[in-house]
Order: sequence, then C-alpha cells, then structure tokens
Amino acid sequence: MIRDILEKSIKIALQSLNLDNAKNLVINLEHPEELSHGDYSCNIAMILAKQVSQNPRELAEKIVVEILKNKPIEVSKIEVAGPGFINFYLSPEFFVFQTKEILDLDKKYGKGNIGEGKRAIVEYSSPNIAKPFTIGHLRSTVIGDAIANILHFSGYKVVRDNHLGDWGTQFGKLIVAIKKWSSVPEIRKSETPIKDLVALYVRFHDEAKNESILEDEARTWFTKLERGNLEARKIWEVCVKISMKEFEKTYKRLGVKFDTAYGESFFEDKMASVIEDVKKLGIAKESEGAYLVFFENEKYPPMMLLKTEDVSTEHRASTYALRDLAADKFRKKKYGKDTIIINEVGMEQSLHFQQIIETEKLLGYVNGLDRVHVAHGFYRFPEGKMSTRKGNSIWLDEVLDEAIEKAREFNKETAEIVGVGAIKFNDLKRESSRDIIFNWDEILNLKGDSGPYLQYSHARAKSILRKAKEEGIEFCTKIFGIKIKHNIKKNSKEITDLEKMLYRFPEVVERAGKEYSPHYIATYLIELASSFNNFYGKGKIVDKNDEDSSCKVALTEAFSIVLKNGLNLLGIQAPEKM
RNA sequence: GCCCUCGUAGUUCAAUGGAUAGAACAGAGCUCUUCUAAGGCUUUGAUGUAGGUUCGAUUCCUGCCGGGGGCACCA
Repeated sequence: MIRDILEKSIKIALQSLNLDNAKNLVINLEHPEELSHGDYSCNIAMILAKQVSQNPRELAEKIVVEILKNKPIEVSKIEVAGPGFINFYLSPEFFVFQTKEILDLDKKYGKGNIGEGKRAIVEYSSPNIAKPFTIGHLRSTVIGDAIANILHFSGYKVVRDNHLGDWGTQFGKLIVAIKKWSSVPEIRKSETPIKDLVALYVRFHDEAKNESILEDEARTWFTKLERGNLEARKIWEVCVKISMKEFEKTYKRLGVKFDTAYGESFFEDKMASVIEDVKKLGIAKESEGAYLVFFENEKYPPMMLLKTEDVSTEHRASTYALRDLAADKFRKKKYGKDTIIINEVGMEQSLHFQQIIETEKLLGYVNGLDRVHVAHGFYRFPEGKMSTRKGNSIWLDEVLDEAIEKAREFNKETAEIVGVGAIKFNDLKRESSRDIIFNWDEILNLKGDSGPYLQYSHARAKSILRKAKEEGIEFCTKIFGIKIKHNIKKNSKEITDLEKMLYRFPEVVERAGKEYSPHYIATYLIELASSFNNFYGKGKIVDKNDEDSSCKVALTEAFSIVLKNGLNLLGIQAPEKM
C-alpha cells in the first residue's frame, strides 16, 4: 500500500538526519481533513522538534529535503504546512494506477493479508429460543455479520456461529408456564406460536411476582431437563423447532447466513471436562451451596459455574458461564489454537466476558488477544430499556415491514432491499458502543446519511454505465493508459475528490477489521458517495464530444465497484436500478 | 457502595493527540428541455463542568455533574 511506501521513505530520511534513534518513534500518516492539504500528512517533525530542540517547521523542511533525494514516484509534491506538517501530494499516475487496480477489486475478496489465513470465529445474533426476535437482536446480527464479512475480506478464514440460547432456567420457566396455562398440542396448532410462547413467558414473570414458588418450580424443571427427563425434553424440542422455523424466516429477510448454530445445548456433555480443568487448577470454591470461580484480589466478582443443588432432583444445574467455557474449549480444539474468537454481544454482558476471558487465560484455553468481546449499546425507548420479561419490546419483523412500506412509496420493486438496507445502515453507521434511542422517524429516514442514499448512488452510477454502453463509449481498463498520457501532456493537476477517496478503501477496511468497527466503512461510503454525486453534479459524464468522457465513465465504474463492495461488507445489497 | 460505558449544533451521528471540530435531519434560499431531484449548491448553529499532561486535547489522566448498564443461582 502507498502508506507503507511513504512511511519507508520518511524513515530513510530520518536515518540520514540521525533522527531515527529517538524514543518510541512512530511514523503517523493521516489523511488531512481538508483535501487541499494533500493526500497524506505526517506530524513527525513536530514530535521530534522538542527532543532535538529545533523549530518544527525548520526541521520539517530538512526532512523534506532528505525525502526529495529519493522521492517515491507516486509522490508529485511535498510541502511543509501549518505548525510543521509534512504534506504529501500523490501524482496523477498514482491515481490512474489505483483506479485501474480498483476495477479488479472483486477478485481481491478474501485475499487481504491482515488475517494471514488464520481462523476467526464470529459469534453473533444468538437469539433465545421461544423468545421474540426483537429489534434488540438486530444489533448483534447486523454488526456481527458485517464484522464477519470484513474479516473474510481481510484474509481470515471465518466461521459464523449462531450461539442459540436454547438452554438454561428460562426453559424451566417455559415448561412450567406451558404445563400450567397451555399445552404442547395447543402451541403446535397455533398460527402465532412464538407470540404465544412469549405471552406465556411474560405471564410467568407477572405471576411469579406474587407466587415465588413458581421460580423454584422452574429451577426444578430445568434440572429435570438437564438430566434427560422425557417430558421436559419433549416440550423443549417443540419450542426449539418452532423457534428455529421463525428465525430462519427473519434471517432470510435480513440476508444473514451462518456456518454453524451449535446453541448452548450442544455443550451439555462438554461441561464436565471444564469442571475437571477448573478443579485441577484450584481456582473455584464451594460457597453457599454453589460452585464459583474466585478471582485474585477480587479483581472481578465471583463467577458461578454450578448452581445450588435442587432438592427434589438432587441435581446441580449448569450456568451459562460454564457453557461458554465449554464452548471455547471446544472451539479451540476443533479449529486450532490460533483461532480468534469474537463475540458480538450487548454491553450488559461486559463483566461476564471479562470473567470468562480471565478464567480462560488461567485455564490456558486462550492467550487473551485471541478472545474478543465486541460490545454494543442498546436500542432504547426514550422511557427506558426494552425487556422481553416486561413485554414492551419491538419485534424486528414489524420494524422491517414498516421500513419496507415506507420505501415502497418511492419504488415498489426495490422496496424490500431498500427497507432492509435502511434499517441495517442506520445501525452500522454508528460507533456500536453507544445506545440508540428508538425513533421511527430516524430509523425510517431514507434521506441523508442513509443506506438508501448509498443504494441510490450505486443505481445512479450503474445507470450512467448503461448509458455509456449504449453510446458506444469505451471505458475499459486500457483507457487509463490514455489518461496518463493525456494528463501528463496537459500537465493536468486535475485530480477529482472522487479519485482521492477511491484509493482509501483498502485502508478503511483494514482499520475496520483491526478495530472490529464496521462504522468506519459506513462513514467512508457516505463520504465516497457524496464526492461521486458532487462529481456527477458538475456536468455530463457520458458525452461523445468530450475527450475525457471515457475516463469519467471509467471512474464511475470504479466508484460503483468500491461502493458495491463496501455495501456488501455491511451486508447491504447494491441494486442496479432504483 | 464498587465496577464498566456514553455526554459534540435544536435532533441523529463523525473526527487514528493535529491545521478553520466534519456530515445528515429539521429551518431559510436557490437548482431538473440532460446519464436517476431518494440528487446538487448557498445559509444559521456544537465539544457537560473544573483541573492536569502536551508545542498542540473532543480524544489521554484526575475530580465533579448527567444518561445507560452491571455486581451469586436470567442469559
């Protein structure tokens, strides 16, 4: 990448000035916010100025003189600006070459070198069986999917895992509720089985407020389930089956797919070996009848592995913490020690993951760098948090329907794609740790910094390409050779803002991958599309009488390719027409 | 009480310790005989508070204030 070339030439310049032995020397190259300030900017002179007690601008000038002695061909101009920035201007040849490279972008998918072919498991979505797929699950699904796409693009071998919540005391509650107020045949017959199950779940919590015995019954039923009680298993199976059918529909709408969906129940027989590991290490103790991991210096509160024995079944139920440990042990064994495990789960579970990671480090399952919790904030009502228990959550399907309905007002054919795109982008454009206050107007906004704006821009570019084809304008890669000659002949300095944005795509993806932050891509795409629409606004692109037309069209093609790839990384479809 | 997070225009979001803090929505005003006006161009407007570190702080550190979350049998 161009960044590496610049970095190297700065290093060489510093060496010849004997400045390279300074402490903690990091060469920082950034894109100036103002495009007229150049393509890359380096602040090294200002950092070094104090250490060698020189004026930063004078020092910058000296460095520039050294760089110019071995100027990389990609650079056309270097200047010192402001308090001592060294600004690099890239040459027309560079832009032409880069734009040509971009036309092959589709072939580069999965070839990035950041991942080095390592395996990465991205666990996301992970809805709970017999609970609604609410807008709350949207974040994990959409962000996790985007992270998986980005890592794949960057060269990781990605496993997408849906860690279904299909185990735990919640099933005890459900079994009690079904036995008391409904029945398996009744649920099977229902046209809205999930809604019925949710209603039962909510009713359980309502009634448990007055009758605390219900909670005990639920715990007992979960221990029965864990011990293989036939009635419990039967009810559980029905719930899982019904839920999965519903989830499939939602994933299809969202265009999200998984490689594995083990679910918590899968680790049922893999927990005993974890308990053995813990015992060997002596990090857990019995306390008040339960079995918990205690951390050194009370770094974290204790983490429970086994619950108090249930009196009637004489069984100690597992906790989700134990199942998570078992899951990671299994993953490392199955996919190899170098595997990176990433969980896209809400912020509320931060403490849980800190405890899990700490414990897994002690157990030697992970080294710490290979176990990541990507946390996201919540969708919230202005009045407070959503909760299935209280029954005030918003179902995802309703939101999607509403968004599609709104998109239909503009164009019936693409309404589905645009509606879903709007919802996804609205989520992905934000730094994910922040909460999103739920607001229909905001979420359904099809204008401005939005998915539809990007999709529209793509369709528009495609429309130009169709027109160019009709007019018989050549815009294949060989055109770029002509542009180089043309530009050099004219001594043209006319490099468009669009070109200045296009070549940044790989850097942006790299950063998004390193920081597990899809929003960098979202922000970038908005800027990119704005520069395209601005470019487009300045006059005709397809024009037989304009000798630059084929270059402009080729640039349009490069834009459409970058935008499409970017949107795909975010899991958003790029329509040909709108 | 302890721990984790987030405080940026009226609103929703950006900003790898850098240059004049960017956008979008809403408001005001322009702009389609042209390849898509879901577009483009003008314009008003912001870093919670008090310190510290730094040549330089929205960013790092400390205190305070405010929102959200978590802290033993939900996951």
